[in-house]
Amino acid sequence: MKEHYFQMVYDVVRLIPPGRVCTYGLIADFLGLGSARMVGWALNKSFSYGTDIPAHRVVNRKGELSGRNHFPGSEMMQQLLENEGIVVTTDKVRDFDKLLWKPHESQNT
DNA sequence: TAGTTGACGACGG
DNA sequence: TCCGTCGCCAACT
Repeated sequence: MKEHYFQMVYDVVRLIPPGRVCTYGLIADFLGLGSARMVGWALNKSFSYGTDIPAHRVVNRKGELSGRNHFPGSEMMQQLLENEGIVVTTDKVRDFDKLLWKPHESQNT
């Protein structure tokens, strides 16, 4: 059953616990996509598949909310993150290094 | 069918 | 250390 390539991305994104964030490259590497752009591109269509996907928890490698431009509201992404306890400053996640969640953690115990 | 796009990442200057 | 360029790889037009 070859679900859409994005489905794999969405599945990983849904695994991201509240209050934590993940990066495109990390997900891409975890899925073996090899291209972080694929992840971002997949999330772009995530809205078409449903808002069930916490795409706001996915940021770029620098911890910047690079995808907020594609959200219904420019502040929507930040609001969602702050709602989960994540501090966002200048469109960037504070303590990003500490809030960074890795897909393989979901497999680890 | 072929070309361009795209929410990024890594490397070079 | 910061800015710019090239590469990924599948979907959309």
